[in-house]
Amino acid sequence: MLSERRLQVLRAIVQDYVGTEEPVGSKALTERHSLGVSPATVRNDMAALEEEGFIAQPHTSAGRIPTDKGYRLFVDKLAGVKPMSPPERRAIQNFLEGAVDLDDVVARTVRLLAQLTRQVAVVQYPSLTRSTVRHVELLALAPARVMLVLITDTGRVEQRVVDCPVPFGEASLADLRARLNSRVAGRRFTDVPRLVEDLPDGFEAEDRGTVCTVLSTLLETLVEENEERLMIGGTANLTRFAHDFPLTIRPVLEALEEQVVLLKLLGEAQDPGVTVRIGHENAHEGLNSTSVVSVGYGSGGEAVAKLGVVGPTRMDYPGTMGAVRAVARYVGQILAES
Amino acid sequence: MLSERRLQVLRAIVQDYVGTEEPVGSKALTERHSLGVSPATVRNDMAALEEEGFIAQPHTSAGRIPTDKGYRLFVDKLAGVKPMSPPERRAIQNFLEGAVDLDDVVARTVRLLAQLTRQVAVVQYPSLTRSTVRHVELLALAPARVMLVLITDTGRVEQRVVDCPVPFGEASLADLRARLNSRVAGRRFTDVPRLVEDLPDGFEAEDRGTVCTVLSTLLETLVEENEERLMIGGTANLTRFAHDFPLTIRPVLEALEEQVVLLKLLGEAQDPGVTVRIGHENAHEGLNSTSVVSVGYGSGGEAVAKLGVVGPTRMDYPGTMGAVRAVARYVGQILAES
DNA sequence: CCTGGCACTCTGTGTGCCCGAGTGCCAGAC
DNA sequence: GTCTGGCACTCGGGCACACAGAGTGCCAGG
Repeated sequence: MLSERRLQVLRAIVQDYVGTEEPVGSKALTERHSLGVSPATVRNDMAALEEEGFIAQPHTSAGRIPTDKGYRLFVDKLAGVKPMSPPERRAIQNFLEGAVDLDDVVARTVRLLAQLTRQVAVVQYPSLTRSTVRHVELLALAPARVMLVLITDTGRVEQRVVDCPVPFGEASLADLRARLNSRVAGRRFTDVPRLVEDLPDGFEAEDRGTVCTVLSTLLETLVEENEERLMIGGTANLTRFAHDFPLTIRPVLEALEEQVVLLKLLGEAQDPGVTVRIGHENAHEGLNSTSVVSVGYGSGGEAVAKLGVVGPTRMDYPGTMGAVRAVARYVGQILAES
Repeated sequence: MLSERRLQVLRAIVQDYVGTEEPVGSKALTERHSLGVSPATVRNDMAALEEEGFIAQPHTSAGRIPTDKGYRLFVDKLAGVKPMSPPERRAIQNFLEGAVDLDDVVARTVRLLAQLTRQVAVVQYPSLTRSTVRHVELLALAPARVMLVLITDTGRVEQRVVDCPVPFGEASLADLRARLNSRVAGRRFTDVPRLVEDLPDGFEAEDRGTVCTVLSTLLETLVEENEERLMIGGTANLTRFAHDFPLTIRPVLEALEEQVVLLKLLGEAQDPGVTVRIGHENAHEGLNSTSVVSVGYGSGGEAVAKLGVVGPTRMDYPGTMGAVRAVARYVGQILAES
């Protein structure tokens, strides 16, 4: 196993590289960190670290930079999560408290995260399937056309227009609305299919078709792939390191536009705490030179969605993880209040 | 005034420059366009065009590139709007028709526009103030807490949580809901303030405070600055010309993140047709090297919002204008149907 | 096991050079 | 008067070259 000092050398390399964005050499290391040994010794340690695959040289006779594996070790063993300072916490809370609705909460969260971490922020809307139903509203738009509005406890609102097979009376509509709400209000979305299963039975034969249509639209809204939404922001931060890779930034922007990719990315994080995926650990190719720091957030104990940031593998992991965790915590509070 | 041939020379310069992305010289011009005159003659014309400020040289002894003023003349006088081909029209329609709700319509529109024009697309949500009310829903979340849900004819849904000064009974709530809807349903949002003015009068004294609170929240939702939302996409297209300006792309991304800036940008376009703002015509500094092509769209005759694209001044204006116009037309149709 | 010294290997930068594209201008042709 | 061909001039881009600087690996000695 690696000796204690070698781990310190690795930590120093990561910190310096993150700070300077330049390969770090043995001499600079001993100058900037009091390791108590000479550059030559550090060189030996570096050779060992390179042997093990934690660091690499961009080319002969340049300094070393950490590999994905090096960052992984750093994140897992060498660095903690840097907690936010009290003033920062207050700033977060103030910023989020002014939000008027869910869209606003999400928009503010994205802006906040992007600003705090100076990276690209991604926030998923609370998942329908992990929320509970607050209310289902049915509105007659036309004799044979109904609008279905779904409201969750997290403040999310979904609407669908349903074309009915036959005209549907206002009385039947009110009836359906009442029965539907009495069954599903306050219940979890995952239970809804079971709860409404036999609902059509209580209706006249002529209305039954319409009821089924409405219900199947309701159920469709809950299909996993369709129901997820997210918001991203802070893409301008990508240009901060565009000097190295004007051509690395493009696949990242492309990946960010593919909501599916992002959702999968966030979804992979199962850990209750902050999850970090580094470089090639990300399945998507365009994100091979980036790291994703994500965490679940929720109004109560359970996570209803995820949020996180996407940045270069060369990022300030402790600070980023701290910011992500803190923001998730406060968003959860805000959601619980409303 | 400029002779007919000089205008043709300008048109040729714009077309070639847009195609090749390189300054265009007199010789290349005569080869690629049958102007019927020699390079020397073209040189004289170019000198005149430069004198007038329509074209410029990046440096002595390079070809010419159009100035903002040159593009302006090109757009106004020398080029039309290129209509979409029938297959393209069908593709647009098919793509938009699968949308399930307004968010989906907007998201698809952004994707479509970005893809068609290969530029950054911006789509504004239908403005509340230019829509009509379909329904106002009130839900009791707690004895003294009400959720207000606002649904427009364009499918937009806004929600707000209202904290009441005193507990509000379910009966009063139903009463308020009924009276509110009977007054505002089907009416334009701009008329709402007037229509609900004397509504509190019809209530018991103890409920009047709550009614006022609810109404003022309703009116706040309509305040111009807050009620506008938009979605952008296709930012990856910015990297297509990042080789010239890895440093021009940053202010553009920054400008795109400032919703306020974008809204102002779109708002400036008052023209009923497609509006083009070129380079320095854009008030925002970060967008000085970009052009904005925008147009209003709406479900009926009147525009309820704007959409458009942002790209380099060196863009295919006829094609872009054609795409923007066509998309706006189909989005209007889709909105009218739902 | 650590250290100082030494030879070696790269990259980045700056210089000088040449080539080519493109221009402006002028004298002559239509 | 307008167009054309010719000519001298200018400037940027590409290439070869040399050089300095940073960093390494290795080895012998403490």
